[in-house]
Amino acid sequence: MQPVVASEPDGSVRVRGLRVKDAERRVGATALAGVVRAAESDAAAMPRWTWSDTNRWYPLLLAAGVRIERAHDLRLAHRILRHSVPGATLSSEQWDTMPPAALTNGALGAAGHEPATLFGAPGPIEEAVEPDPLAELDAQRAAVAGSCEAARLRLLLAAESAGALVAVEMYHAGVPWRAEIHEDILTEALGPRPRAGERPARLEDLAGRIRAALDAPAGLNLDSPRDLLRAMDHAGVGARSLRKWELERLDHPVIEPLLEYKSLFRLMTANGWAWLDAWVRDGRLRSEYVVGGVVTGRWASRGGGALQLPKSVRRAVVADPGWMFVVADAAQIEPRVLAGMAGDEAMAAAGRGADGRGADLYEGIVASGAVATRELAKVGMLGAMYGGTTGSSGQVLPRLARAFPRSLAFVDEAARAGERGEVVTTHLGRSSPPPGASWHETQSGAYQDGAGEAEAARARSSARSWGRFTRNFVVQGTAAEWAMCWMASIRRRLWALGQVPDAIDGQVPEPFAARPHLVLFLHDEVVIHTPSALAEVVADEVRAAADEAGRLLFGDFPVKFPLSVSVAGSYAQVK
DNA sequence: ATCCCGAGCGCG
DNA sequence: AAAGCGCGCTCGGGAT
Repeated sequence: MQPVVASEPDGSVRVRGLRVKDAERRVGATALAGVVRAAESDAAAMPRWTWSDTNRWYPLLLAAGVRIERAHDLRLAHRILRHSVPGATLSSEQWDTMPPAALTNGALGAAGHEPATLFGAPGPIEEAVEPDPLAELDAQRAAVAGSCEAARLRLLLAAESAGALVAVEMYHAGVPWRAEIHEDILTEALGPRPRAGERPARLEDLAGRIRAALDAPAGLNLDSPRDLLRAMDHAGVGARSLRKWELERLDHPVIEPLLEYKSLFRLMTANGWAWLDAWVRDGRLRSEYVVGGVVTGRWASRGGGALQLPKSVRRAVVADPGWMFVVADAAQIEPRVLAGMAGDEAMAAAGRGADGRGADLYEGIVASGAVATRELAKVGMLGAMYGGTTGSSGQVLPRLARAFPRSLAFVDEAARAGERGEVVTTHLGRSSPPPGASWHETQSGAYQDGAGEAEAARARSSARSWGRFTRNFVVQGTAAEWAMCWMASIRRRLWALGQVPDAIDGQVPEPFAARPHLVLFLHDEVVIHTPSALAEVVADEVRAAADEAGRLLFGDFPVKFPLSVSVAGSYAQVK
């Protein structure tokens, strides 16, 4: 059954489609959790909860101790169907004018983007008048049914909605984070925590060495790129910018302390004491995931930067006593999904290995005789998928094109389509945005009267640039689809493993208190927090989920998705 | 005082 | 060793 949940202007909740078709119930907002819990525990029901926005509804259920198995997120589905080319494109003025409160992802944290410490505990979510979810669902069903790729779109919408559940659950659970270890890392690197407005001791030392090497006055502000560059110019360093890779090539006494300073400055500003104060509470990092936050369908993060955790602080990610992490990393997803999309038997074989269960794809390319070294195979494939043309990447492309013509032709065709201003689509049906008005103006500018070589060059450049975007879109977007299917499968398998925790008198049951659950996701890698006794079983399930995701996307096509899986007490111990 | 943008770094 | 995709985040500095 597919119950549809909607809020009413009086603050009550209307649930339609429970048990008998068209039957509806009205409950108070607090009673909703009980209704959902009852339906979830009915084995025959298999409800797919359908609502405007998972971020709006699911946190309330989790807070009441209710975890659900399936959902349909109308907001996310609408955004996919609105532009999908294989989907009979959805048009809905009503949904497009939905109030921002219901359309944005800001419902999770205490106050949108604000650190939780500023305003204390999460408050009530603002009520917003929604358009009728049932009408929207009907429109979406019709759009999918009328599509030439209905099965793939259904899978995409299911995976995106499952992803929305995972994202809210990961926020709910938080990442186990030992603040005292993080502080040790900072003190070792920077010195003791400075008072407000002061620089840590290590940075102060380095600043002194830098000024001495430049023969600069004590007033030189190192954090002002313009002033620093001017001082370096005066000292004859010969730097054109302050980019790390450019500085590394120069030979001057200032380079070593300057690179050290930049690295430590970054640690302090991006993941220093302020970050710790803002995003870590009660032993958990809470960073919000934005499902579909990237045009390609990848996730983004907001607040805390869970997708950008630098390796230097991962030592602070430590499992609870009696618990472990299972960390799984999918090897070379992008060339593998490319092989699947392109139907490239040779590329699939390169990633299968001797036992047929999956092995390093770049080594497989070397073994095929196409290129001489793993490094060349890697930069060559990255160049093919990103549109690189220069250096060793460009040099091996012809050899890769001979050995793997289907894969290389597939990304080239996506690039040419982008250069023509056309839309491209992922394996499951997410379409790229069309280029904007200024792009078209640049293109037509090359043919206007009086247009010279400069206009033509600019048009070529922007066409190629958009081609690199569409070339990468099909690969990155399909990799994101594989990853969402993987996580949806992991999520379902982990729940099936766990035992229902005993309810403690007077306390809300915590759904993940005794069960393995996802806590981190980084595009091609997952971290699961699990009771230690279940770690090996969890590792097996994660591998099985990767196989399942491969079958969901590519059926019997023999492309493999091997993982490297570790069991560890700390995230930093992996690999 | 506030918003916006480019530079830069680190993540995949 | 480094130029080609996608992000978040912080800073300085200019515009408002």
